[in-house]
Amino acid sequence: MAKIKIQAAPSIRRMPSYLHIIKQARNCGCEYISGTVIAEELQLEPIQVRKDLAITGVIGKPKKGYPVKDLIKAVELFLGWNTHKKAVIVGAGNLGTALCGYTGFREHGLEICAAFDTDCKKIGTKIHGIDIYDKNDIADYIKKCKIKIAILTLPSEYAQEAADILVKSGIKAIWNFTNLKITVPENVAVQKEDLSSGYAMLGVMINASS
Amino acid sequence: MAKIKIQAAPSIRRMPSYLHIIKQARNCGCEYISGTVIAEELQLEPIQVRKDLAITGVIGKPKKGYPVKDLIKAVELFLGWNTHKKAVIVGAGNLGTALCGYTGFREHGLEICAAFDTDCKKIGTKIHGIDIYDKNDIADYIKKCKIKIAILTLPSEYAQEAADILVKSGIKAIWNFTNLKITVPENVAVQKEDLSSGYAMLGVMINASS
DNA sequence: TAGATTGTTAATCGATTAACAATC
DNA sequence: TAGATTGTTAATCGATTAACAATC
Repeated sequence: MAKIKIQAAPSIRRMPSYLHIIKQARNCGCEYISGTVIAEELQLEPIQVRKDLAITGVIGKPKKGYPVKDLIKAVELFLGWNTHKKAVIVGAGNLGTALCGYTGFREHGLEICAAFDTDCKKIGTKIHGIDIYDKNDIADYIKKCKIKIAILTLPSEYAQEAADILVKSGIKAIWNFTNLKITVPENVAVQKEDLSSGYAMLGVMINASS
Repeated sequence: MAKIKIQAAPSIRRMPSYLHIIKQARNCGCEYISGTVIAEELQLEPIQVRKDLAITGVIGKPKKGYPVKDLIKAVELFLGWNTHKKAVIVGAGNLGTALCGYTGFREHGLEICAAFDTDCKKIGTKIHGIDIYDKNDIADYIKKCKIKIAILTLPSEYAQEAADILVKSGIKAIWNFTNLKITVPENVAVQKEDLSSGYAMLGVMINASS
């Protein structure tokens, strides 16, 4: 299998905000929504919205815009948000706990089935209704429940070690919230989420404005 | 004041990972570190590391690399991580709580002074040692303590309303964790952090790999 | 019809990568 | 000296923006 290389990442990243607006339109009973309207709402250029939406394959109608229902379906299909997916949380610390409590993922097809930790005090308890198990049992659990997605929220120093176990157990996608780059086989997708890079942007902006 | 428009955002976003590596080198007693070594560690191209580091103004030595101590100072200066900054958390829910407990910011100059919420049960208590106050008192607090940074972790529907109050109270930078784009005056910096865009990337990668 | 909006093709812009002389 | 590494200049690549014909 070829290395997963995603084209048009900036466009993909904008999709959720489009989806949000389009769903609002649907809830207002609109049948069509124009790229112009979406752009205005998000303070973007209309041409950028049109280019992005073209990726999903939906055909708009001149003068009216895009058919709302079709567009929602197409964006969700494109993002894979229409299919049910099971995930585990690896590391039930601050961030892991917060993600367990975040209900937004479920609306987009992601079910968090379990969390794993090394802390005896946490093991056996629940956070936000999600069971916390012993991290040593993670391989068995992933195999048994055929989990394909893991959310890495443990201390960075254990990230690679955990990733190796996850991959060996059959995980195909890792959402990496640690600040280390992990090494995985070609056929495993990794999405790195990096708070410190956002904080860096904030810092530079503050520098620039003062 | 001109609209804050940041050049070279991708370079800025990579700086924290460089800094991490460089600090490791310092802790190992290295006096110099080459762009080649940093690149290898992060699986980047050496030329990209050199170009990025050039932004900070540090001059490297052919054959040796960059002076570690100077480089750390320069990157921290560039990111504004060398100066002490005070911030408040607006919305002590899941994410707000997680950020209160995250100690990493303090190392980079950010002190979270207080959190604000509307929930009577939370007001008056502490999370991770940080006081939670009534959201109605936020304007007074910001003015009194001369806070310039606010971290927005409340439900999206209150984001704009809160932002307006923050700006009026003197906040100059907002780290926006809601999924709405907020509108602020030109001289206020906003850094939007968007989990759903990362989740979108993950979804597309999973689609692509199966 | 007139006019708003789409989708295509071309132009611009910025970021990444390549090539290579300078240098310690 | 030889060779690794820097920093500069140029080339490539991809994303954004502009222009405009097509169309409902």
